[in-house]
Amino acid sequence: MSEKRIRTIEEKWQKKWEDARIFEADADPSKPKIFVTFPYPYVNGDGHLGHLYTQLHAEFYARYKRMKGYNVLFPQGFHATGQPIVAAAKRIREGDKKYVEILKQYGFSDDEIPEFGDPKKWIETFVERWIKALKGMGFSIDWRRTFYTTELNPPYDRFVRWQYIKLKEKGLVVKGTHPVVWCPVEKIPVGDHDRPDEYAGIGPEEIVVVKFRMDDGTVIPTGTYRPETVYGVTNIWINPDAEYILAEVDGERWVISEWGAKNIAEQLHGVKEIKKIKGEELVGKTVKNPVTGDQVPILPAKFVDPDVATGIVMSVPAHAPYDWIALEDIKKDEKTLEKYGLKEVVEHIKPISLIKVEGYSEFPAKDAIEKYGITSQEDVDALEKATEEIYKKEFYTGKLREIFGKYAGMVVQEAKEFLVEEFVERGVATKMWVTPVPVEDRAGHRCIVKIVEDQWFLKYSDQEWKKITKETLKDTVFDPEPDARRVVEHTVDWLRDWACTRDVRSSLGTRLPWDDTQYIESLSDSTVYMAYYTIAHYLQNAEKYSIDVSAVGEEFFDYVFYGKGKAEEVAKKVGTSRETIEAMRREFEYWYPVDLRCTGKDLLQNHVTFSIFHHAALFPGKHIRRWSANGWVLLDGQKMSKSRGHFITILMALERWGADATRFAGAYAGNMTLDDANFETDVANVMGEELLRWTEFIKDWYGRGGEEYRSIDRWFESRVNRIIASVNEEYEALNTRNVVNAAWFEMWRTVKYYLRRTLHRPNKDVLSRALEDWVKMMAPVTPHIAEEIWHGVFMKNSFVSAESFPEADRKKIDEHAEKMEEYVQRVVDDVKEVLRLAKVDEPKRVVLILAEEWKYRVLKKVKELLSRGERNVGAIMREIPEEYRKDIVKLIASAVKNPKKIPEVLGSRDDERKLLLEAKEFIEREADVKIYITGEYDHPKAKSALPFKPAIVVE
RNA sequence: GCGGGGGUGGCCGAGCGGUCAAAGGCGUCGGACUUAAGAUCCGAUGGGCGAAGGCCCUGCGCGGGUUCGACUCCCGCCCCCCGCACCA
Repeated sequence: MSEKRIRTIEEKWQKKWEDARIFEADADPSKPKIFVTFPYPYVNGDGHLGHLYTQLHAEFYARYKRMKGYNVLFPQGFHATGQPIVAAAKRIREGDKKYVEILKQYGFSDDEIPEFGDPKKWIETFVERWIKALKGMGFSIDWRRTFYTTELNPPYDRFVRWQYIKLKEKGLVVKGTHPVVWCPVEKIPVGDHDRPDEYAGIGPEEIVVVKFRMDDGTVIPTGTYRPETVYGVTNIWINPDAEYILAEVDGERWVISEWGAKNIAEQLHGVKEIKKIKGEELVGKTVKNPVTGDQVPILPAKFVDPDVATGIVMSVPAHAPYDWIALEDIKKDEKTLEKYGLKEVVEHIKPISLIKVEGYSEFPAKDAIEKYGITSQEDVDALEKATEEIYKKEFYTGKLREIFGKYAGMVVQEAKEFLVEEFVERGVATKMWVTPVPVEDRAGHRCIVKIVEDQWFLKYSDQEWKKITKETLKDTVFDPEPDARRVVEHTVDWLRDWACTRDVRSSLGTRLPWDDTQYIESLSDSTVYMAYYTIAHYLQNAEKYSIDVSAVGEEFFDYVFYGKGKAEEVAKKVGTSRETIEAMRREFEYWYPVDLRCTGKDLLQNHVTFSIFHHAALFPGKHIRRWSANGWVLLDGQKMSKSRGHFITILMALERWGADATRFAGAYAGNMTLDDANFETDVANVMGEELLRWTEFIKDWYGRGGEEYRSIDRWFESRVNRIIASVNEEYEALNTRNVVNAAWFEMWRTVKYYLRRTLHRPNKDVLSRALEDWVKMMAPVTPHIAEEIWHGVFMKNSFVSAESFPEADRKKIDEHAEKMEEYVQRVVDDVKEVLRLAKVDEPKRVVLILAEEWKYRVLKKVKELLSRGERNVGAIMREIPEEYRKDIVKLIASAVKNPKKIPEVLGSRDDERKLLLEAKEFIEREADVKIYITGEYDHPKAKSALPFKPAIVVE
C-alpha cells in the first residue's frame, strides 16, 4: 500500500530535519523574527483532529514564514494543571472499571495500568504520545523548548510563582469568598471529576430566603428563586413528616431543616441547634409575611423536600403550578384537613394575582395546570414543564401589578434585582447558596455548598486593569476579524473576578507563593507562559548551563523579562555564567511578543481574554500581536464523538493516512472563520495516492520542453504568478482551504491545461520553474513529499523547508494574454456547441470566418461607449461612419440592453488570425474536427462574424 | 434571555451590490483509455426549448423593503450550532 511507502518517506525527512536542526531557532537580531504558538494541550489523553486542525494553522504559518525568510520560533509545551489527571489517577487507584477500560483502549497492558495511579504517569505518557504525534505529523517545532506545567516541573513552577508575585504586588490578586460544592465528610471541594457523571456540571446557585415570622419572632425561612412573588403568598408549605430544628441563626430563632442548617452553617452564618421539631408541629400555625404584613397559615405538603434549601417554601398559587395543584389537593383531602383542623382555613385561601402576562388569565398557574392536564401533585414531569413555562413567560414578559407599589408596571426581569436588594436591606430576606438538585461525590457523600473564605481572585473587575487591557486590543489583530474581536471585547467588559486557586488536595499545579494549601487554577497559570518558551531550553536543561533551579526566583525573572538588576549578580545567584543570563535576556527581548497565537473559538471567552489581561499587566507593550480562532472540526460533517467511535486521534490519522495526506485534508477542512470546519476522510483517503501521482507527474515533466517562448507560455506564466500571489495572501490570512484550492487544485488545472494547449510541448524553462514553485507552494502543507521531490526529482541539496517561498512577479501577470486565451477557449466551446447542434453527419471540416476589417475599428469604438455607460442608440450611431450604420444597427440596439452581445475587441484582425492559426491544431484536437481559418468566405453566416467572435460554418 | 456564529445546488463549500444557474472539491452520469475493473484524462450535472454558438422559467431559510439591479444592503420572522465561567 502507498501509506507504507509514504510513512517511510515521511520518517526519512523528519529524521533529516531533526539532524540538521532546521527548526531550532535562536535569537538572531540580523533577521526578522516570527514567534508562533498553539496553546499547550491538556495531557490526559491523545490529541485529536480538533487539536490538529487548530495547530496546523500555526504550523503552516510557521513554515510559510520560515520560507519567507523569517527566523521562526514555534515551540510547544503541555498542560498538566488542574483536576482531571488527579481525578483519573485516583480512579485508577480505586480500580474504576471505566478508567481502566480507557487505558486498555489506548493499548496499555494490565501490568502497566496500575502505574497510572500516579498522576505523573499520565503526564509523562501523554506528553510523550503528543510529541510522537506532532513529530510524526512533521511539525516544525523547536523541541528543545518543550516542557509541562505544575510543580512537577520546578523551573516552570518558579515562573508561575514569579507571575503571581508580580500580580499580587499590583493588587490584581485579591482575597475573597466563594461558594463551592463541598463534601462535608471529607471536607474538600467536589469538582466535576470527583463526582459520578450524573452530577457533573451542577454548581452552586444563589436563592433568596424570605423570613416569615411567627408571633414570638421565630423565623420561618422559605427558600425561593422567585422572591418577587412574596406579594402573592397565601400560605407556607412544610413537610409534616420531616425533621426540622429550632436553631439560633445569627442571633435569631429559626426553624429550618437539618440539611438546610448544615448548609447555612457553612455559609458564614452562625448556627446553634436548640432542639428538634417535627414539621407537623408547625402545621396550622400562622406566620406574618414580612413584606405585606399578611398573616398566612402553615400547611402540610409532601412535595416539600427537606433536603432542598431550608425545607420550607412559600406558596403562591396564582403563579406557581405546584402551589396551585397542592392547594387543590389539600382541599379535597378530608383526612388531612380533619387531622389538623384546617378545613376552614383552607377554604378561605384565595390566590393573589401579581403578574400580568399576555395570553394568560389572572392566574397563569391555573392556565398551565389545565394546559398540561395536571390532576395532582404526583404529575411531576408535567408540573416541571408547566413551572418552567410560567417562570420563563413571567420573567421575561410578565408585568408587575399595582400591588408592587413603585415597581408596578415593570417587567419581572427589570424589577427583580431591585426587589431582592430592598428585601435584603430591610432584613426581610437573606441569601443562601444551594445546588439546584442534590449532588453526591463518588463516595456517595451528600454535598453541601460551602462559602470558602481563603479564596483568591484575579481582579478582572478592576477598572484600571480593564482599561489598559482594552488599550492593547487596539493594536492586536484578531482572525477572523471582526468576529473574534467582538467576543473578546465583550468578555473584557463583562469579565468578573475569577477564583484563581484550588485546594491542593484535589488538583495539581503551582502553589500560591504565599499560601501553599492552594494551587493556581489551570486557566490562571497559562496566561503569559509564552514568555517562558523564550528561555525554556535553558531552564529545562538547567544542568547543562549549571543553573540552580531552586535559586531561580524573582530576581532572575525580573532580570530576564524586565532587565532589572545586574546580570552578574543574577548569574551568581543561580550559579551560572553572566553570558548565559544575558543570552536568556536576549532571547526574550528578541522573540517577545508572540506574533501569532492560534486557538479555537471556545477559548476566546476565557484563555484568550485572560491572556490579554495578564499581558497588559505584566508585559506592557509586549502583548500578543495576533490571535486566530477557528471553529470546531466536524468529521465528515458530523461532530466527533468518542463514545460513538466517530473520533480520530492524531496518532490514528498518522497510521491511517500518513502525515501529508492528513495535513492536506486538515488544510482543506476550512478557512479562518468561526464556522465549524469539516475534515473529510474521503480527501485524506485519496491524498496518499494523489501525492505520489503528483511526484510521478513532476518527474515526467521536469526539465522537458522546448526553448521557444510563445504567447501561450506568457499566458501560463501569468496564470501561475496569479496563483502565487493568491497563495501568498491566503497563507498570510490563514485561509488554509483557499491555500490548497489555489496551490493544489488550481495549479493542477492550470498545468494540465497548459500541457494540453501546447500539445505537450511546453516551454522547458517556464514549466520547470512553475513546477519548482508549485512544490514550494505546497511545502508548508505537505512538506515531506515536497522534500522528496525537491531532492529526488529536482536534485537539489537544500531543504525545501528552508527555501525561499515563491514571490509573485507582477510584471508577468498579463491580463491581455489571459483574455486572449479565454478567447481561444471560447472558440473551442463554440465549435463544439455548433457541431453538436448542426446535425451534420460526419462533418468534414469547420470553417472559422473572421469578421470584416472595418468591424474591428467600429465595434471597438462602440464597446468603449458602452463601457462608459452610454445607452443611447442614437448617440452611439452618430459615432459610426455612415456606410456601416445599416449593417450594425440591430446589433447595437441589443448590445445597449446587454453589452455582452459584443465581445471585447482584443486586438486587430491580424492578431486574431495569428492567434487562431497558432491554436488551430489545439482546436482541432479538442473539437475532433478539421479547422479551416479564413477572412473571406462566401456563406450567409460570414456576415455574422464579429471581431473575436468568428463565424462558424460546419461542412 | 444575553453574547457569538450560521442557514447557498445531491453533499461539502466559495461568493457578500451588477460580469451568478452561482468558483473549487466530492458524488452522479456520458465519453476516451483498458480484454475488463480500478486509476487517469475529457465532458455533462436546476428545469425547459433550440438544425447554429442562443433563449425562457425557477432559484441562494421565510416575508417585506431599498435599488436601474440583491445570494450580497435594511427591517421583521423561523431554524441550527457554540459560550454564559471557576472547567480543560
